[in-house]
Amino acid sequence: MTLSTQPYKGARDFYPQDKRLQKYMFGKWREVVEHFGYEEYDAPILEPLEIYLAKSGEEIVNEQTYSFEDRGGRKVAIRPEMTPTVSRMVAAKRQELAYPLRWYSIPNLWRYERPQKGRLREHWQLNVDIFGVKETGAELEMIMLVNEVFKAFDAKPDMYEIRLNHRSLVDYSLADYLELDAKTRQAVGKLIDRMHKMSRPDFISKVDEILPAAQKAAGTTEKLLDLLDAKKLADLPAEVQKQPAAQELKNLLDNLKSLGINHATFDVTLMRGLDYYTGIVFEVFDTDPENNRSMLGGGRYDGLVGLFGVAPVPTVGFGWGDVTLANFLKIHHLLPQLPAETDVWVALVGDVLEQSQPIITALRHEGLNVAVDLSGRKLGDQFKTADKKGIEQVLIIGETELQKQLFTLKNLETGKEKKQNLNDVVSNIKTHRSIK
RNA sequence: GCGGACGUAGCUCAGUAGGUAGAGCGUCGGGUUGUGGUCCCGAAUGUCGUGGGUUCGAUCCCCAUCGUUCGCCCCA
Repeated sequence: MTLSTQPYKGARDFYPQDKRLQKYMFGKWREVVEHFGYEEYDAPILEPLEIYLAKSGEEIVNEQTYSFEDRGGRKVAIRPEMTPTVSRMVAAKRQELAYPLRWYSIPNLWRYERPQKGRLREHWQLNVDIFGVKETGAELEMIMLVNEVFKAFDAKPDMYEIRLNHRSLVDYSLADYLELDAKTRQAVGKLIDRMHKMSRPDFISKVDEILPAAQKAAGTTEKLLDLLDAKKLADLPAEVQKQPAAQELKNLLDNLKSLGINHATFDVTLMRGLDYYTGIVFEVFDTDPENNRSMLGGGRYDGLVGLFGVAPVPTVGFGWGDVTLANFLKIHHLLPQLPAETDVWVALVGDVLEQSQPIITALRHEGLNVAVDLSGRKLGDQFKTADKKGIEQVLIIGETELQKQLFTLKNLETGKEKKQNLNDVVSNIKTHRSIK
């Protein structure tokens, strides 16, 4: 039987070129998030299955989680998301941690489902959470942070759109304003979540299917449509606008505006699937029609830490997947030319490896990344190899160089080369590196 | 879990109205001795995804299966 060279379904191999892109993305993520004072943490990739059962939503756990039983009969899951894990960690040290707590992580997550565009079985996700702040200053900081990350990738404000909603506002609208019972609320909520995927008549007929006859007769459908047509908070019915949740949203949007973040808007249809959100929720969408999907999402979940048997801790957080970020960067031409990790390729002429080692070592001690062509092939072939690897600088060492202690440093891009002493070699490579 | 499309050299793909296949790119070699990327010349490579069926004969038709991909469901 021949073994397949393909990676496991829905998962990716990261060849150095791919890993380089990942390192670039993660590097920006870390940089910006740490500028906001967030600290990195990590945790096991395996968790007891139960921690996902409580609040993630039934179907997610039952059908979309990699889970198994270990040899001791324990039910184990490969983590499909980070939020329960970080909540567990905070709960475990609830008393001794210093709040507000700002934590982030870039875990590798797995979900068992059919792969599709922008959604694989495996992905990496930036998770940023702030614990211990019940005021909307936490939400404000999160959205500013997200916006700064986009800036760090050179994205312009018209490339993405920040949409906000509030769970309590949704709950009030559906339960009190429209007077829907719990079951109908859930069905209507799911329908709203995907209303932009269908035509209006379709949506209306689906709503009519869900609503109890009495309510349909009482004009609830029209009332709902009217509500969903609100493009801004001021369009909402007066009694909905009076809700504290609406005020919270208004304040947040005003604050964002005064900070120059104008592409954040209220979106009454924004639902987010997870059951654990309790307050403001937000998502960021790519404005490119080719990639019109949610890139990241999050919100307030004040109840999750408390599930672990301690007093609740107010929390705001979001997750941002690497696949969706990469798609965004690609479609907006924001992917930079990423240089090779290696600064210089050493091409040897003749049997001079041993004599060259002190020089190579000296370069490394100078902080340079140096790879040696050990093949003994013709110089031209050694150049080809360096070129193929994307390494621009080649240092040629042969008998003549060793005798005179003058080395030939060649730039493969310009084709220029020059004999120089070791100090100049070092400074030239460093200068060249810093230009990139 | 459901539906559509696709699966031919390392890659992108063409092709055979059923008689075991090709182009570009890439790879390798050469264009003399320590200089690549351009150019020129030459070469190698495929059980035509896998298994079965129809047929004298299948890469081409049929079925199944696996994989890729797009969408649905769901969305962390």
